[in-house]
Amino acid sequence: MLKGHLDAIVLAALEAGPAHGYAIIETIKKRSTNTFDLPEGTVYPALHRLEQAGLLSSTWTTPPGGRRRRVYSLTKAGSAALADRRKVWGRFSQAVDTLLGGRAWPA
Amino acid sequence: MLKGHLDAIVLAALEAGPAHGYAIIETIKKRSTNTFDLPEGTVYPALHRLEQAGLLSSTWTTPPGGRRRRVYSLTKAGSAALADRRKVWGRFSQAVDTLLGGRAWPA
DNA sequence: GCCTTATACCTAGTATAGCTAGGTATGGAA
DNA sequence: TTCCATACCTAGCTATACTAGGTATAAGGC
Repeated sequence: MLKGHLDAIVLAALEAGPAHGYAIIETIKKRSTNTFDLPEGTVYPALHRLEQAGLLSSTWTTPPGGRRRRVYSLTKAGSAALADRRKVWGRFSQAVDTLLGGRAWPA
Repeated sequence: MLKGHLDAIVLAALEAGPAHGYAIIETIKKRSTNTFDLPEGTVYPALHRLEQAGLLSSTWTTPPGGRRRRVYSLTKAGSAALADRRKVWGRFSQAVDTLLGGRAWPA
């Protein structure tokens, strides 16, 4: 389980530039050194959801001698959402770090 | 949403010693400086689930002139599970940090 | 004495996120 | 020509956390 931070990860994957679904999955896998090997059934619906929400836009492209791809890009709202998600992640992870702490909490 | 890390947090809250549900909620709230103000409907079922799973054990106590409380303690399996969860969290948060990175990824 | 607040527990039902497991189809390699 | 990698899709399941309700006692204000 990606625990609610999937959207942030997908949005971040598109920050460097437009990409299609399959490539996004590969990138996330590579960049996380296999920690996030996301099934397609996780990512594709997420992309649809994010597009529905206006955070992404997509266009079908067919590279010469290749299969058709749906290429997604961040919208303005998407960039803003990403910035927000980053803040949320920061606060969240900081809090969990504190709670899990290195050792037992002082009384 | 606590996104799947609730168990780790609750287990960690009991690492310093036994406590009852209400106190656990307060402790988590305080230690996270209000980031995690967990509703009872989240924590109590989690405690039951963890006890069911053998990670916690509980006993009813009635302090003199007080309400009855159900006090939970970590079992051995619970300590082991906590250690495991910490590792999972470490890998998870590290990967998300990398993916969200400070700036756009290099090509 | 009465009311509110804090303490302390509980659970039925709901929302939804992410995954499983299936399907379709093409291009290139063996 | 068979298989794998690429590339997309979705129906349905499950588990998680939350909402929203309920019960009950102790302490403090008025």
